[in-house]
Amino acid sequence: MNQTVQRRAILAKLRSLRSHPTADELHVELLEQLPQISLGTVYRNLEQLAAAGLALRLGGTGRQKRYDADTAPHCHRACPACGRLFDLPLGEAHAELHRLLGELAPKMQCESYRVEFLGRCRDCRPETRDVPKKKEGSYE
Amino acid sequence: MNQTVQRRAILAKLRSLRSHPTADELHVELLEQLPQISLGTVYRNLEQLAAAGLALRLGGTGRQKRYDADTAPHCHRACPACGRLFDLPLGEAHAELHRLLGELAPKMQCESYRVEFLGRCRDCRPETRDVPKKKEGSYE
DNA sequence: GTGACTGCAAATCATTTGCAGTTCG
DNA sequence: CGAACTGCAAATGATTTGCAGTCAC
Repeated sequence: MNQTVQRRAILAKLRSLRSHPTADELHVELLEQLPQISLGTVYRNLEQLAAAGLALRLGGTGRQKRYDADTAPHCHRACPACGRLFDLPLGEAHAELHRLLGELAPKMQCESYRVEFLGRCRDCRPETRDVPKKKEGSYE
Repeated sequence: MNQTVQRRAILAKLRSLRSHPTADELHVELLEQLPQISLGTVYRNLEQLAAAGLALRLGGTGRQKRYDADTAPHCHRACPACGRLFDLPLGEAHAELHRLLGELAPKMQCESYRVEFLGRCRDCRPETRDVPKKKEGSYE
């Protein structure tokens, strides 16, 4: 895999974004730095980065695929309303869960696993008075 | 939601298939009984059945969405080679895993969750001499 | 009778691919 | 130099949608 300006920018941008962007969201972002970069190039590179294990291609609920540069095991919230994905900090349960899953996977000849929780993100949730928006430790 | 011949047939067929079919796989199957049924009708009904909680629409690895009439919590194997989905019988670990996940979900305001293990299915796995094809209890 | 549903065909949207020119190693 | 890569535009493929006729209740 050669080094190119585009490829470097794509991976860097994907890493800098916490949003699990779709290919075209990423493309829009990249246009700021590389006004010539094409959507096709973004797709091609994401595919290669995924193949090289530098990014994950996530199926999700929505129409478009989403990409994540964080390849360590972690869970996502999939919002059925807006289709976006969010990282879920599971706290203590996290370790327990991933220990269990990491044990199970090889037993059935699987390389990895994905866990997705379905529920509206804060933006799409009807306002709840007793759950302040920015409360620390809340799950997105 | 009205009763129609098509809707009944779609749900019945989806339930009878163990394969988590795509919309068009299901359509092909249905053509045997209902030679006139259209792919659009299959899509529209699957969408409604999913909305009604009678079926799950699964993202998966591949291009197409897959549908599952088994709405009880269970894990899938997603084969990266052929794109198919398979139920995974997790045995004892199953209970433990779902207890944990079922506990976690409400804590972060999620209605449900999905677990997907990534690994080649038997058809796509290079032949392994010491793992007979039809061995009972093997994980697809 | 009226709203929900169907088949059909056209439209939409995400993703992939062919091509000719360019860049990396 | 040769292979890998890029931008562009066209092609593909899955899913959705508009429409006019039909069916469920």
